[in-house]
Amino acid sequence: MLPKEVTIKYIAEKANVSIATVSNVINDKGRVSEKTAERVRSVIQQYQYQGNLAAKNLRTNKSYLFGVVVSVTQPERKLKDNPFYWELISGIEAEASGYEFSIVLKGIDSAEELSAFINQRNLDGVIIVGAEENSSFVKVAEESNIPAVYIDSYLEDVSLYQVRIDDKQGGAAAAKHLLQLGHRKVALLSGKLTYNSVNHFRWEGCKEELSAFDSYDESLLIETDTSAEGGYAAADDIIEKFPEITAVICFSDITALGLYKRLNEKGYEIPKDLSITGFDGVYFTNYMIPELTTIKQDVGKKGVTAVNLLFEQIKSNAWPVENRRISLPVYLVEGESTAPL
Amino acid sequence: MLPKEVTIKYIAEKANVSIATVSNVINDKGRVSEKTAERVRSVIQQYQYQGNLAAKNLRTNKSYLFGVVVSVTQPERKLKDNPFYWELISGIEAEASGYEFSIVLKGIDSAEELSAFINQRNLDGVIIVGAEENSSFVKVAEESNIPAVYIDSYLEDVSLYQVRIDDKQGGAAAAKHLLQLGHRKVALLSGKLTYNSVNHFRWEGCKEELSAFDSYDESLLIETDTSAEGGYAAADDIIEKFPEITAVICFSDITALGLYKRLNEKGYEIPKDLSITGFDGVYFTNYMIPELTTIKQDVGKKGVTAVNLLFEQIKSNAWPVENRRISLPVYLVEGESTAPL
DNA sequence: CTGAAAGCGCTTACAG
DNA sequence: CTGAAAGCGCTTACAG
Repeated sequence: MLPKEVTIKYIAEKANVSIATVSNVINDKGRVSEKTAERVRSVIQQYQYQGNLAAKNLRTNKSYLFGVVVSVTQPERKLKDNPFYWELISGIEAEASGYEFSIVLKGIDSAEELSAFINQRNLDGVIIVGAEENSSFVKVAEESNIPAVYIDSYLEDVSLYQVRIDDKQGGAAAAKHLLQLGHRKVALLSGKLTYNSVNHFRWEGCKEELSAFDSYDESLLIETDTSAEGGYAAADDIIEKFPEITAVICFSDITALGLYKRLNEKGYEIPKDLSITGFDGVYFTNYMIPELTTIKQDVGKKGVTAVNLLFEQIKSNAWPVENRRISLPVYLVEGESTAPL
Repeated sequence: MLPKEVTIKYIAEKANVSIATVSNVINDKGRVSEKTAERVRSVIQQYQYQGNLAAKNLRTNKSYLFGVVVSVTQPERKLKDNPFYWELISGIEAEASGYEFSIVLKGIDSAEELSAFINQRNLDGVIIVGAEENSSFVKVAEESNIPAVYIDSYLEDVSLYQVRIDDKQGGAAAAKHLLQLGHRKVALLSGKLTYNSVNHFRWEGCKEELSAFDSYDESLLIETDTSAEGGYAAADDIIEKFPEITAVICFSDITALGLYKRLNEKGYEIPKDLSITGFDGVYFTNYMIPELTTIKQDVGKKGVTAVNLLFEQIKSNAWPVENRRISLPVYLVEGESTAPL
């Protein structure tokens, strides 16, 4: 004869104590005699009491909820197909779960939506992926005054917590690798090249290295959608307009996937006719044929790190400014998609 | 001079009405004169009032939260790499968002965890992927007495809401296709073949069709992990132990991906040496080389449908039992990975 | 060591 | 049409 809901009041009655005492036992607070505590615990056990987080939230203003905000495709309003997101969320979810926090996944298109999301849900923190400088998302997150971590966002404000990788070095590593193999005509296949985006820094890294060999050519910089479709569509540009190209640096594995496909249709062989590098090192790169040479980052760790930075903010906002930007390492993983010229 | 939190009380003061009236305006309930309502609305607008869902939840017992439960790999406790999940969640998120519901994504390994998750969060509904008959997950969901929808679960209890595809027909379609092409020695590459799993039905479909041509051979049924690694690992079995095989039906695109890789390493050509089919039709199948012939399902729609079934339960539990199981269509998409023998 | 009481921000009968 | 009051399930001073 369990009641419909086992509440703290119910437990208190069964254990012959006040609800205050039950609360103290649950939260290990105040002084409670071991004898009483023991009794309360056994009643909790017996009735399988599970606290009501909404009530707790209302009282303490903590929701034990982190929001994860990703942008969505327009106009379909779908999450993007890039496995990068899934690996990221996998890391976030695993780390947050370990601390009894849950993850609310939200595709957002407008600042108002973000504001409502953060405030109505009383989120304890929010992780925002790929925010741009001066974006309304950043403003909203700052105004709402909750712990926030930006992933893959190059925001100048030093007070913001950010997790990223060394994109510039990654770009440089890819370029260096191809230069060493003798390539001098290298196309760069970038996603949208907005100011201070990850693409921007990957591009800078490439540019610096290529320039050192006098091999940087602005006309070989191609912007396309960061998707398999985008890589596929860009292939024709590359092979038709610039037949002199011998290598392509893709700023994302997913564009390399599309590029592979189109090149294959056109009868090109990789790496014989064209060397190709990717970026991210998502799981499928190991299964591409030929295996993709790529700039590997630990996407899951990015998520884990973001969660930890959220916890730092919850604990205190005194975390020194110098420690608020974390840059994770990247390294070249040599596959079979690059060859000496 | 906004207060730290704009509450209903604050709005009531500014609008010179009671909080009850504010509440009525917000929820379009009770009788409020248009004049008053207008005033209240403008104050809400002015102070950008955003309700507190925790308070609302406590009072109404509705959280506007749906849980999505996926199983995790052991022992790493990671979400699985299969893009199937991402596409599914994409559909769920988009549909739920349209109704102001948010999605809590949770990797779960134990029934206790699931129970705590559902009850503490006051979830309004839960979507469970791939539950097995008699699994403790199903018991927990039933006991907790909240709307639940099972995806890709063949549960016998007719009162349960389930969304799936016609797995048997899908398996049959793959087999039929290969038989038509003249194949008679066909291996089946399945994930774990537990009773009443999707794999089980895909297998049944294959078996029936193959048997009709006297071509079913139990020894050609191979179980492996549903992952690219699983497909990769199974390849050696297939080509070494059973050189007579001319085609492989993979019960998942992701295993086909791994299989492709290993076959390529071994010098096999697809479809010349071996015809291959996949299952699911996830985005990357269009980019496999050769393009994978696969049994396509609309994964996003599966998610959308599950959310709608959740809403049906919220509205009433009187939904006729016959309508509680929804089976979505599948169809063969012919790629380039299958050829006449 | 223990409990009575206030209060978090809402909604919902109910009275007027 | 409008508002005072109770109450959802907790936590937290505070008093004893």
